[in-house]
Amino acid sequence: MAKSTNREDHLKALYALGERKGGSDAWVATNDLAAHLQVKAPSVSGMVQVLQELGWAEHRPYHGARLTPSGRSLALSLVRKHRLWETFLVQRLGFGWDEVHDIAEQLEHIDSVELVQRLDAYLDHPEVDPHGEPIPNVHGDILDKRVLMPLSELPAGAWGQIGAVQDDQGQVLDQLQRNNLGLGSVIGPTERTTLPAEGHQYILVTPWEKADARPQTSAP
Amino acid sequence: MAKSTNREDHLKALYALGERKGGSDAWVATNDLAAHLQVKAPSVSGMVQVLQELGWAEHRPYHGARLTPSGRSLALSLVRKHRLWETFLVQRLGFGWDEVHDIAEQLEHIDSVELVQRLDAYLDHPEVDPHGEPIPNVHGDILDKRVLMPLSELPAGAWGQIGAVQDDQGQVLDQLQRNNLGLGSVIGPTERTTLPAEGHQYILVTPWEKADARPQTSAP
DNA sequence: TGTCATTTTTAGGCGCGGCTAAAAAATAGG
DNA sequence: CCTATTTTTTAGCCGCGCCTAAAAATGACA
Repeated sequence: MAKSTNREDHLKALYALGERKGGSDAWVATNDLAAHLQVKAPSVSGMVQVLQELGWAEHRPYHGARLTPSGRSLALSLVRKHRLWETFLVQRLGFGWDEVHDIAEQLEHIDSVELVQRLDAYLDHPEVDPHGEPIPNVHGDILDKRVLMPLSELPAGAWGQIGAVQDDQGQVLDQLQRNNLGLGSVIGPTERTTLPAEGHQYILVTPWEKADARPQTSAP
Repeated sequence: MAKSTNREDHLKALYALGERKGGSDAWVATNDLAAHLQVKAPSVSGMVQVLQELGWAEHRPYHGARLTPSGRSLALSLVRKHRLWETFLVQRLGFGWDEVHDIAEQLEHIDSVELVQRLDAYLDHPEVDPHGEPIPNVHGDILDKRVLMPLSELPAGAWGQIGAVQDDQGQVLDQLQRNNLGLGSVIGPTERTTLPAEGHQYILVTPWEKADARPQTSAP
């Protein structure tokens, strides 16, 4: 009993939702996993027990699940692969940043340590992917230390610079692109009202002092 | 009911063995498929019936199976993807030609028409892969018209130039590399005795007139 | 604190793709 | 031509990963 695409998908979801809830000790609800993975709750119940048997997750019945250190390490290697492939698809093959998620979702399951190493080198060891998300290194460490906040939490009237966009479906990415906005773009109250409010929580920004003379990075 | 990794593997095996037996109207034995796919015969029996229901193969019980035109087309698109990925792995990522088969075996199942198109363009529309095997174009046509013969059928004492090497396991490729031989290398009686005889049928050559002044292409 | 709604797990079923063992068809040899 | 061997298919089983329906635990609120 070892790795499988489905188990890997569950590990990744557990990692993603755990991070969203604030860290490695957060418990993730079965229902949330089910919603994220687009399956029914009983399927997750079964899979979480398997992950527990494999030593990759801890399961407290009726309470939730969270990754063990070895599970976390596996999840991070999946995130690493996903983001490296996204970088390849955009930087080398010329895909748009809103087109690569689903393909990378398939590519991340390719099993070859050597391949990942060579891909990383081929891309010059990128630190962030095309969506601004940090790429864990080979040890699973995230060196990117930027502190970003969701646009939805930026005070009204304030400005922010887009540092990353967390959007698996691509709608927010598409919306930004249509408005000529990308990583590094500076958003003010005007742009903010242009973008659908539902997307604001997925746009991560650094607060921006409007007075600054720093030039606005152009859209991709 | 549609594509799946296993069905694709069976299609590809059916194509490969059919070609080896001399063309699109050749019947392939269940046992041969089973041996090639490393599964037992009953598994193949079941899968071949599924392929028949999908309209991808024709099955005459106790006689064999062969691809339908639509099955052939699918198989060729898999071969295309496999060889494009191998080309990418060798030409861009610097893998050795004996290291790429297993990785390409995984990559060929990635489902994205756009990805294949872009990869093909990125590699400058290569006509052969790193093993000298022709890459079918997007319509499934093989434009490469070289006529090659197995080294094992080359008359004793004759010389031949290596045009392709059909070796999924990599042993023959490895053996060639150790002898500083590659695509384009010219082989004479001396080199032939150096290489293990079992591999001779997988090394495809064009007969070479020793008297010719044409220069020997160097090993990769 | 007891009841009720919500969440989660358990029970049981299904399709896929593999397996073994047994039956059936094809082939080879006397 | 008939029997023995080989090949292939059928029958029946198992694990994975999904599902629905029912049971169990939790938690909220009167």
